[in-house]
Amino acid sequence: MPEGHTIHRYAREHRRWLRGRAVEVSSPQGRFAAGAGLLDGRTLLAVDPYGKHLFYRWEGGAILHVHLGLYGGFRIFGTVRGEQGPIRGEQEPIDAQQPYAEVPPPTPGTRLQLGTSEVTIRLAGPTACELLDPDGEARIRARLGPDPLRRDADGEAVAAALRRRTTPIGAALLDQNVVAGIGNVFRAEALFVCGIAPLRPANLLDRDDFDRLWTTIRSMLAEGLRRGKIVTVEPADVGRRSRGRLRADQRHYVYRRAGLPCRRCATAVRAFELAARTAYACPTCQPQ
DNA sequence: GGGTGATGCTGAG
DNA sequence: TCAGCCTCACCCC
Repeated sequence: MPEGHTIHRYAREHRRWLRGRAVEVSSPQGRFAAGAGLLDGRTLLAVDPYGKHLFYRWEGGAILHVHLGLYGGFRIFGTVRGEQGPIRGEQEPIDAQQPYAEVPPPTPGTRLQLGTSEVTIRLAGPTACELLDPDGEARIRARLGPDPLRRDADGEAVAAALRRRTTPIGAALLDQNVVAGIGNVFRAEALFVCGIAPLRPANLLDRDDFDRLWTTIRSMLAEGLRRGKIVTVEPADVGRRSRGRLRADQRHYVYRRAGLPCRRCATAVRAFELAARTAYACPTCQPQ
């Protein structure tokens, strides 16, 4: 379930468990067998997330590039505090796991497996899992806008890119050239919180609109990274006091809530196609 | 247990 | 613009 916050979270975990270690690398599925063979036994030096991309830097200069696409995901299993346990990458803190009898065999779709004496990390369903040279990485990074989760993210570059575009802001936000790491959920939720209609042309956002939007995007992604999931609804806007975890449809203002009442004004949330994905908006709270 | 949709992107036409 | 990629969680029966 990868938007940028998920990628940064994976990077943080993989860094924690693999950096500085000699890693057993394999491809149970076989589709990355050659690359895995080349990396097997090497020491991992760094894991760099950028937007929705992950770059793993290995001893000897090899770069492993992973892009999860729509379906891809990592799972992590391992021995923590002396117990075998599944380590769910996304939801829980990595060291708060249930005891587990043994690491299960890889699923048939496991493209990549990274192992140490402590953990087994598995990747399935990625769009990209490939070795790159520095030029290859540079080509990818050249087509990515600023990543709001990086401390050095250049908001002015994003503002300038939006001023040059007459396409709807809801399309521009999904364009990884403009800003890297936003997906369909954050598009819907950030525009709602800022009261901006997805169809408004990007170049018609005024300075206030942009500043609010950029601040919202940065804080939403940071909160997603911190919590390990996307929860955008403020407690005051949740209908009833809910104890424990929120269901998926309780975590968002408009995303996947077509036809349901807006949490702020009760107008029915509208859904429509924008940039080949379903966009969601409240026609009252997000006037054109 | 089967069907379906999903937080993404590419390349052909 | 749209099919294709590729896996899995979730819904419904």
